[in-house]
Amino acid sequence: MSDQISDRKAKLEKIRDLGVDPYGGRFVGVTKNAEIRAAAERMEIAEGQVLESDEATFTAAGRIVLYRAFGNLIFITVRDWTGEIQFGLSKKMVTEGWKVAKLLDLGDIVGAVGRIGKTKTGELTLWVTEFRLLSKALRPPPEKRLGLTDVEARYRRRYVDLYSNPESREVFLQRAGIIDYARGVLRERGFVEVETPMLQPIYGGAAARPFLTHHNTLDMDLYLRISPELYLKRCLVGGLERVYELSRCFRNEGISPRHNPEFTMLELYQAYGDYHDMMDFCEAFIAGAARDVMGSTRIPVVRREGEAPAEPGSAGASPSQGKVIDYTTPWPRRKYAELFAEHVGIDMHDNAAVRARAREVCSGESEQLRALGRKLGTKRTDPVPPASSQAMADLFDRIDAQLPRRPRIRDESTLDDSVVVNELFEFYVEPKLINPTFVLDWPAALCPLTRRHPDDPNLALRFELFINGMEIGNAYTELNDPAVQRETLSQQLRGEEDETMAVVDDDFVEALECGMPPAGGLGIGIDRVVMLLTGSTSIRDVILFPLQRPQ
RNA sequence: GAGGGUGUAGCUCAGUCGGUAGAGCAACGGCCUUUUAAGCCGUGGGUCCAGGGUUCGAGUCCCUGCACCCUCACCA
Repeated sequence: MSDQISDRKAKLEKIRDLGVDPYGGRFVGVTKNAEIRAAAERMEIAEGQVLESDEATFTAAGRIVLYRAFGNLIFITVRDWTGEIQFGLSKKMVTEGWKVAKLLDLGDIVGAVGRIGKTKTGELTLWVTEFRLLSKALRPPPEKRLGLTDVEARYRRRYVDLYSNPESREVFLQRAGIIDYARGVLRERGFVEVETPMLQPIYGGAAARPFLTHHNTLDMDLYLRISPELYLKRCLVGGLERVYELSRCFRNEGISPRHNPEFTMLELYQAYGDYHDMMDFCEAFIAGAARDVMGSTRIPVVRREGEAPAEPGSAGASPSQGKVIDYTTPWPRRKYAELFAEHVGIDMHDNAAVRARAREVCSGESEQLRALGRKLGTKRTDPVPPASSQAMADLFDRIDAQLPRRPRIRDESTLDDSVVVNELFEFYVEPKLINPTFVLDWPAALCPLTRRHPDDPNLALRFELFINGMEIGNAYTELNDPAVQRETLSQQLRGEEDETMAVVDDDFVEALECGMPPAGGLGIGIDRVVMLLTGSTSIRDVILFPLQRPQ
């Protein structure tokens, strides 16, 4: 191992030789650093003064982040989860703990009792009378100014990230605050929290590929849930009229800055309501959390310096790069068909026009150029004259960078009408929805669990909430007609076969046959809400231990 | 799954044309009772991601692999 670790182990033994347990024990009466600072604020301490009163005596604890020793005087900056405070140790005052104090290292966890005062330079200081080592750190902390910046190290050794990067710790405390806030809003509205199976014999409630596992004793395959929806609706049938579940779902899909295989979903169901109630909740929760947890209803997309992904205008730049999102309510409520007409320029019900546009967008000359550019770009080391190869590759890279992104449709003729419509919607409309926007009344074929629109059976009473071009929530006026439900669950959309469960959940339909009250239901991706409110650009920055390949 | 990028001391990073492996912080020894990233003097510390190849000589060039980041695809 490294010399630094052996140096610290040697100090550990010296500390033991002094009769001190380097791993501390119970340490009572600790006041948080931020509270000590606040209390000191009210006491009006003069520079150079040390207060003698009982009210000025505090017990504090935390990790050593800075250590400055001068012969017989030591200044230590100690960090807890509320902030930092400076300890001042004088050899005259700290007789017992002095030898231990001289053996401290950055990263050690210490506690002290002392009186607050201010140094000549005006720095608030806890002048220590009793000192204790609470835990010796054998491994050194990262660079004291910069902390841990290597992204991989921050995810793999999150504990180091958390103690060395206060802004990272702050994000997770804010995450907890946001989740608390959601529970508060739900409690006010009379919802109760329930827990339904994560291990499901039949998965459903969303379109996604599941994780498969196996129970040995019952010798049966089980899926990790992709959604709790079908169980929460069973709760509605049973008379639990307002339920929610706030926990993990699992989807066996790709990993990206916006996707983690396990993520936290909030789902709620409100009997006798519809999707308008769910819109009200979205506003109350997210705008309320922005205001009350984050302290502002206007929040930048990227809050931390230096985390902006690449140069503006590049393919990777978010359309909302550098922008501020305004959470002020009420949020716009726009019809899907209106937005489609506005941004695509054609009527979504005009199948011929929709398919013509899809073909146009997918098979233009520019697409061929793009493909050619890619091909050449990957063959720069081929035995082609280097100058021309490089020049061609650069040319096509430039062309490539200037082309707009394309929808993923390859052959529209194999896809259902509504799937083509939605591909175009995702391509043209979604990236434009930066400020919170409810998109209402989706093509019914995309929504097997949703009640049909009373005025148009081709539409479903569904909305999705978009913020920063990202889907945040999905809500329905729930379908409670068991006959219609059985029918829609049996249908498979061409183009979405992979994501659709081949087996109908008969027990779920049987539950509906017992009578499910009309209801509104909503699912919200909590990690994404936390991303937005904390200005994080990657979902991994709001998940404590994101999935990584073992190393 | 495809393309691009990154990988050097505990941490943050340099390393030119292929020619003895560098800095700051951290560490170790010393001085120091008011520092604020303390300062000053001195010292130690490397599987340059891994494995091959080219070369008199590779951190640097080539190939393969691994991990991570970004983009695309799948998805929320």
